[in-house]
Amino acid sequence: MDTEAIKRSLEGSGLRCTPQRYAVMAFLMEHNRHPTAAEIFEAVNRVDPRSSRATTYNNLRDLVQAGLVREVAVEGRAARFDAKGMRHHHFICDRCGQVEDMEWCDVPRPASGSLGKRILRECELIFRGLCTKCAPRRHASRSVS
Amino acid sequence: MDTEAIKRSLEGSGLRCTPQRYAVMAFLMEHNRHPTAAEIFEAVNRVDPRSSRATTYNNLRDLVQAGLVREVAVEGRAARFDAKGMRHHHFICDRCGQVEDMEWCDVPRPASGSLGKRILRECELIFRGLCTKCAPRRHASRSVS
DNA sequence: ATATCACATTAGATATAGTCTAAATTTGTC
DNA sequence: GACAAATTTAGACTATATCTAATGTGATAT
Repeated sequence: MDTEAIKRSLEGSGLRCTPQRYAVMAFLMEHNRHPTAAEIFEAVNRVDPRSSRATTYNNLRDLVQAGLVREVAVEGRAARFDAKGMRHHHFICDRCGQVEDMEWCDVPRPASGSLGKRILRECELIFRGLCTKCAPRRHASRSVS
Repeated sequence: MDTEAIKRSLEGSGLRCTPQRYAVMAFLMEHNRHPTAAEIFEAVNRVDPRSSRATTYNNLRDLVQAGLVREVAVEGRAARFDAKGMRHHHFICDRCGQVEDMEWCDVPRPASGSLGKRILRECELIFRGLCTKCAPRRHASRSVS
């Protein structure tokens, strides 16, 4: 993991690169599993430098405000976090609650060509409310022009 | 508000129509403001029949399980609920956190005509992450073919 | 170098949201 | 009405997150 890159990204957002803040950011960049604050707190405290619970929450708040980290709310569960590396969306499966990353699509215009198709695929996920794993594989054998 | 309709809708989902459960459902159908559990609890207890906090939560859980009510998670805030009258999505503004209903679109296919345009408008909201009120009114004077 | 000051961190208390428990009550059915 | 199952209840409990006030740290000016 590129230490300097993280440092630059923090300072570029006006945040001091403290050991605790760095640890949170580094953990989020190494693990794209959308951990909870508690999981991040535990993980950070398995190695030096240690961080208190309040600091972990403070730093998560700061990182979210700075736009480096994204917070995802899931019904009935603790909030989850991830590093905003590539810009992307979160699709939360209505059935299993899993958070699935969705490719970012910057300029939604009247659809035509492959851009339009990508938008529509993502809409289908959102509109259906089930992730790729849970969705019934309808029309699997039908070819799409 | 149609008392019998609510009763039928509850019993059609295998739920007894108790006074407390009815009160929660009726409140959600009368107010489409996506209230929190606490707001629902308070509102129900301003009139008879009274309901305890646990019962309010129990009934919300039951109604969500039965598919009559939808729960919406919002980052850093209490969950919000609404009656699933017409099928719709929830768009949560990144800036103000407001929950905005979004028209349901049942069959997303390669876009053409007005259906495609509607899909794309909703995608634009989702992708931009700002609600109608907060979004910069870009291209306001440009006509769209 | 060191005084200073804003920013960060800390432990623990507190707040908020939601769930659990066990007893009492209500509801539908015989 | 008697019964069983579902529901409600108050309050204890758990989980998640924030606040507080004291302490520590690092950059800058002197």
